[in-house]
Amino acid sequence: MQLSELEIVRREKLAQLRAMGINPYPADLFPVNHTSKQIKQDFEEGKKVIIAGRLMSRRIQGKASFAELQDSTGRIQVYFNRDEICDGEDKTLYNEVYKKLLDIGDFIGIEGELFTTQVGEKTVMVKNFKLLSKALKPLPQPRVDADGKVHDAFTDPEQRYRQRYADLVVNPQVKEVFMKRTKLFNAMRTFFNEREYFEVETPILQPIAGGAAARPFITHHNSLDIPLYMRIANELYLKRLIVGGFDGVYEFSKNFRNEGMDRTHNPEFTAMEIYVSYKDYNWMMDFCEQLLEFCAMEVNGTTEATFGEHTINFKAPYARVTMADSIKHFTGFDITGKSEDELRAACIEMGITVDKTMGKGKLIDEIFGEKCEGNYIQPTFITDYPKEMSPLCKEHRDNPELTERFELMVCGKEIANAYSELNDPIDQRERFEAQLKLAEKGDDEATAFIDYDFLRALEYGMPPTSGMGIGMDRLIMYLTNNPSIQEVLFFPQMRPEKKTVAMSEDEKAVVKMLKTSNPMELNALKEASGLSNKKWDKTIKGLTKNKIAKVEKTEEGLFVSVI
RNA sequence: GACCAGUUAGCUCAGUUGGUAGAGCACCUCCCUUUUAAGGAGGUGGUCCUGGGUUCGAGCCCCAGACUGGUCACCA
Repeated sequence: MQLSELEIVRREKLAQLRAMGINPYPADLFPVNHTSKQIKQDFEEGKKVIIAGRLMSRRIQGKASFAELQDSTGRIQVYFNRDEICDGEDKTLYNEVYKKLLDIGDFIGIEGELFTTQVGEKTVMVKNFKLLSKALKPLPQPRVDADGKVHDAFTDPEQRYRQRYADLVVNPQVKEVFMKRTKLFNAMRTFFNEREYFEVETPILQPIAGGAAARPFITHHNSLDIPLYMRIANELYLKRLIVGGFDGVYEFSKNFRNEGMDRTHNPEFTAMEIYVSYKDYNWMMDFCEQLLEFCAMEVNGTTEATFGEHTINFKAPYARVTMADSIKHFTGFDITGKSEDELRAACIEMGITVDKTMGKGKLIDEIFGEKCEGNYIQPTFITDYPKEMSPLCKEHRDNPELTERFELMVCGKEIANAYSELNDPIDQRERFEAQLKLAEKGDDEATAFIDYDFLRALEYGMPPTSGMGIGMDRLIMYLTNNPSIQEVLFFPQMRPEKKTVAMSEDEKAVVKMLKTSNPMELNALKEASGLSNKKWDKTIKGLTKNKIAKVEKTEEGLFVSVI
């Protein structure tokens, strides 16, 4: 492994510590009794505390030094004074261990007393300290100046996502996002559990990946010798549980879709789906707006959230607009009662690209997506979607061409999708078959499998049920003002890192030549290697740098030899 | 997939017509007892993303590629 100078220095310090009889990775418990936050909240002059954390900054001034210790709750200033730490003649603990052998990033434990400095900073006077874990790799070190400006910020997204551990250590605002993420999950659980809905778990490996239109990941089970799919949605399993007699079930579901990756799509993402029996989509709209208002309050302490240039307000109630009214409003075109041909003509007139595989539903969806969707900044329910594109949703009670479906739009994007669930098993079978036909026609969004077990479940009878899915990643993006999904996932999927080769092929070849004739005249070796000027330069520099070969100038000329 | 931008020290970034690779911070050495983005002095540190080309000479110019970010398209 190629080590930087900084890393070598730290390893040397590690060896010195061991030579002094200090274990840089002690096994025993450290009796922490305060956090930095508790110290600041319940500050009491002279109070004895035991704290632990990472050393994050140091200002050494001879026999005294101020440092900052960072724990899970924040940072606290600590004061090291040589004569406080070393009461006898031996000043090694301060002069050597603290000043020379500790580094930024090391974990230390501190016993000390609270005091306030002359400039008013709440500080721990160190009476004793112990190295708890030595850090061998230097952390990025952003610092904030007096004006609140950040210098040397660790901002490169790639580095931050690949090394999220380092990102979390040095960027407190990143940690804040993930704390809010967990608060959101907790808030939803609380909201559902208070209503006695039941949290469940359903299979992630499924013989048929149903419940949504998406390309699944496929894997293989060895004992059964069958393909298995990683779930793209959990809808069909949760509805089986409603058939089984639960009144309300919900699941936070990791879903997997083998599609493109960009700032709003990760191959795995989290959805929440909830199904409640004896309800319809009108009830679910009320439920949804109450839920989101509650969640926004729990996460941010306010129903308002800033997202880019927009301020959105999650306070219930939200506007409700049918898809037909929305299209009429933004395009002047009334889709009601129109044939497929009329819709296609309207699309062309609006400049929307269409093709033969598009059915009525798809055409309407295109118009909505192109002309309407982006306009809904404040939370808005769009209701009554075309039947063709909603194969799991109950036909509208007033219009057989529509379904009882809504999506909640925020900042022009969908964050929730809900139905009065289709529970007529015969209708459901026909819808699946229609999807199959669409898929055969070439619509790659249509579902090409029929889940017969799900149909069997419906045949036993499912009570009227309303269900809703919420994209958790997208919601937390809105609540934390992050335009990228990678910012709200601890470990977003990344391309594998390139492996660095220890010695290149050219270098190996040159070393091999040198071994047969050592030393060798430089120009002769260059000639023999057959490398271009640039490549030769690179190769010989690589070898000398890694101390594999050396170049010596003698009376007779330049010679290269293997070390 | 298309277009735009980027890739130089551990971090953040400069880099002249193509002529010995730079700064600040970090790190190392020394001085400094209540400081605070970063006190003073001196030093170390480089695969200039990769490969090829042009050239006496390439971080810089040309070609090809990799990776990353952004915008759009696609996808829910």
